[in-house]
Amino acid sequence: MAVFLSTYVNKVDRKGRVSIPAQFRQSLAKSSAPGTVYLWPSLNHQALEGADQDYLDVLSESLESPDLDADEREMIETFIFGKLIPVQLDGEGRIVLPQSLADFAGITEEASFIGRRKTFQIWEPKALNAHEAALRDQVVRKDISLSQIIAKASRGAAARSGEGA
Amino acid sequence: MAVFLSTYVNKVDRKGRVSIPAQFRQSLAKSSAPGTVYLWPSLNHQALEGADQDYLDVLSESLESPDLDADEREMIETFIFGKLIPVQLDGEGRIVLPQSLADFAGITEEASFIGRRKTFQIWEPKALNAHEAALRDQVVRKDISLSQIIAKASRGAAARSGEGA
DNA sequence: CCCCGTCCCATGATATCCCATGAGAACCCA
DNA sequence: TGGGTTCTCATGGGATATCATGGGACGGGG
Repeated sequence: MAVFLSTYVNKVDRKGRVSIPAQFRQSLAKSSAPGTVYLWPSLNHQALEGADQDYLDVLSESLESPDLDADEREMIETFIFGKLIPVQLDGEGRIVLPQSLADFAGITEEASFIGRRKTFQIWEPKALNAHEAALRDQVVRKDISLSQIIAKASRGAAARSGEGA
Repeated sequence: MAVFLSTYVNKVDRKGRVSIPAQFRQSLAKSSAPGTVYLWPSLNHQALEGADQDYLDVLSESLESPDLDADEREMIETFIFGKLIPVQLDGEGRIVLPQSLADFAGITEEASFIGRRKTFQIWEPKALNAHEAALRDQVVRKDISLSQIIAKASRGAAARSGEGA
């Protein structure tokens, strides 16, 4: 499945077009619908979410799971699949940002693409900066480090495999 | 997995290129993506972190762990995967330091590579010296020693295996 | 008939590739 | 052990390809 990394800031031209970062395009190229990205408004931020066909397939399958509450399923179906817009890349690797989505995220002149592994987000650049600043405060305040997180996760994994035995 | 040791200081040329120390390259050669290093800004220092594909895979897996809370996950996805830049080695074993990362670490003329086992860091040389001096002070003040650390760790391991039984 | 969206081409900036060079380290042979 | 030779490695510069971005042309739908 496609992996999206790094942050890129690209311009939105007067036609509403914006280049998908070349790195993202390379990831998309491996998906089952290389020329299409799916966009929807983020549930948690004033930003857009993007993904490829394969990710949506997985999400779609998850919805079949009996472990989900009815209202969780309802929410996803309404706010993700209900808002999803498939967008085609043009010959130069650009998309036209749908007006409704651009408005939702407050995007006008520029758009920040930020990779989040299996998906990516599109932000109005200043909004993204503000969001990151807020997060960084938390990192400092809680004194979080990478190795800590890995240790925590692997400790949990070990405990679970221990229980299972 | 690759192991990075020792410290090297290399020059950054006017194109922003810098040689990866040959020793590090040999370690990278064993990873599943020998020609690629992943760089990101350190969470805790004005320095860059670097690792190989395999390390990132482990980190990525950790993110799937149910032991992490939502905001920890959000943080990692934003500050690690969102900032992660995959960089290709050229034929001579150099990389181009992305401008944003060089700025973050204050690197201009020279870069210090310091091995940290599974990852390495890249510092502006003077900043690294200052950082090391500060650390050394702590060692003296807290009277830390190697044998102490090893003893402490093995005591902990014994306790944990005791619990499990 | 006009407007909007799509396609195609042009352009400058940037990154990538390829070759050259010199210093230093390792090696080998006497 | 000393001297010379060979290799590796860091570093530099020029040529080439890629990418983001802008504008015009074309065509379908209202």
